[in-house]
Amino acid sequence: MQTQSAVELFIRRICSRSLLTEQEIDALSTLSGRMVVAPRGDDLVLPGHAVTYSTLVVRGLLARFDQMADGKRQITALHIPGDMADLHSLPSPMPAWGIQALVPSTVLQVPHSSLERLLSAFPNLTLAFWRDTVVDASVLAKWTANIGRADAMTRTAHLLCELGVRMEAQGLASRTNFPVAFTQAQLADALGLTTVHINRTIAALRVACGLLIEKGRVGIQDWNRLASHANFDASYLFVDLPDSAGQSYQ
Amino acid sequence: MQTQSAVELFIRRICSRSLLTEQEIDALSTLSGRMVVAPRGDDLVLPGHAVTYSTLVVRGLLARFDQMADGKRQITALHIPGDMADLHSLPSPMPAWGIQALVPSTVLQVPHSSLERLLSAFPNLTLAFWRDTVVDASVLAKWTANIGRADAMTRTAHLLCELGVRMEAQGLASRTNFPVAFTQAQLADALGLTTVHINRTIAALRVACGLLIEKGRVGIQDWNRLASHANFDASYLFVDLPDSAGQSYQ
DNA sequence: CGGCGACTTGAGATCTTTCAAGCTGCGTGG
DNA sequence: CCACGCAGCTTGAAAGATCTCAAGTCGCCG
Repeated sequence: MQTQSAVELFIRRICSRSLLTEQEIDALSTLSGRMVVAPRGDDLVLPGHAVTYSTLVVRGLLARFDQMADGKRQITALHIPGDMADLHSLPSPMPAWGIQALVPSTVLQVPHSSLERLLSAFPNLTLAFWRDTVVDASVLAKWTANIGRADAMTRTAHLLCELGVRMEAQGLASRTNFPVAFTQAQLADALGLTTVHINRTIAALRVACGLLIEKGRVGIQDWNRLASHANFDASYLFVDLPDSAGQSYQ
Repeated sequence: MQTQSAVELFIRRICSRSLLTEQEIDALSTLSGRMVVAPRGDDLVLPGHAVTYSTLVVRGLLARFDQMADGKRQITALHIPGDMADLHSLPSPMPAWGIQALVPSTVLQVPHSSLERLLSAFPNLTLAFWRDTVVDASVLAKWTANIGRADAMTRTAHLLCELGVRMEAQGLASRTNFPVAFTQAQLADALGLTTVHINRTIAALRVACGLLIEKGRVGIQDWNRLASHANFDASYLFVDLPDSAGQSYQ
């Protein structure tokens, strides 16, 4: 995937939630930056280090994470192509978290200076960007609720539903079959569980809902069962999918 | 506490992270809205219901929460006087979460229309507001990490450290002794634990760090021990306290 | 005085982790 | 072409953390 199409995906995301003028869209589409190829496991942003750019995912899968004193990690957000992983850093350039490539990835590091120029020329875009980070926070709140109050199976099912719907909304795949090549250890870090337990949970979901994770793809045979196991209601994602409203995913 | 002083607290918060002109500050200080007194347990915003105002805490303690299908709640954020509990709802007026008064509280419901007028007159304020919600997201990410990866004692200690520092930063109390009248059940909802377990954890922290929660106040005898038990590093809160940098809280 | 909400305590059940070992597939170097 | 090593996955069994259920205490308010 090229710069061009990643920026277009990003624009599509923004436009799905904010009404932009043609000039604003044109201005957005001129965005560019340094293209960086990151191997699996590469830390693209370190916690507590100021950044001067925001990271647009072009290809692969990124994670925002927090690190405990004993080295354990908790992933707090996943980012797929078209996501700006840290638009946050534009208003607040000293992140408390880090960003890591979970799989071999390509990102576009868009300088804050370009973004600032854009926002001063088109103030309305500030609101659109802000809105994007608010949706990000909505997802984060849902994660908190799931990790805090749902058991391993529900939690895992929920994350997979979320990823599926987001992949589909971004036009990258179908929600029942999408390419995401994370390891079980990474999944464990996202769900606040251990590798061993994730392994058993996935095995249980395979039996219950025909879940298949292999060769870097997630396949879901019985979507409805998975979604109902997860108590999944997509409204917190604020995506509009072509065929239906959020409710129907339950 | 009056409207006046709550708005002033809010302005102080904003100014601690964004450089505002005198005009902008003057404009902010004209903010007003409907003053509402909420009894303990009152839901001020319901999940999935659009709102036309943002909620400024004047007195008391609010919680943002998410509700599970079986009725269990997870609190995802706490808000003390001077906090705007859902500035988020300005760019995105349909929240996926609710807001509840954990103790008898007073809030000022500031109409989105006033805020929008303000932002179009002073576009720079948009960035300042955005920044405020980004800090909110930083706190949320830290909660996710704690709930996902820290045990009950660490988690509880961390939340109390956070609250203390925030109260102190807001000028409402000292971090070692502050008025917060939540129940153990509410604390449990914030930490993803059960009431019974919170009870035992608090008892353990009382022994370990001289923690005292009673009569609506939290008292901490040995702050350093509590903070080190929590692995607490205040930098994610983006507050600057008079005497010292974030590190010293560890 | 009675009742209610919040707090406390005990004991057993359940979920999740830990530790340990073995398996599998794949890339690399001999 | 094969052997090796490594990373990721799988499985078992015991330990540990947390939850559930149940009962009882405490303090406040009507």
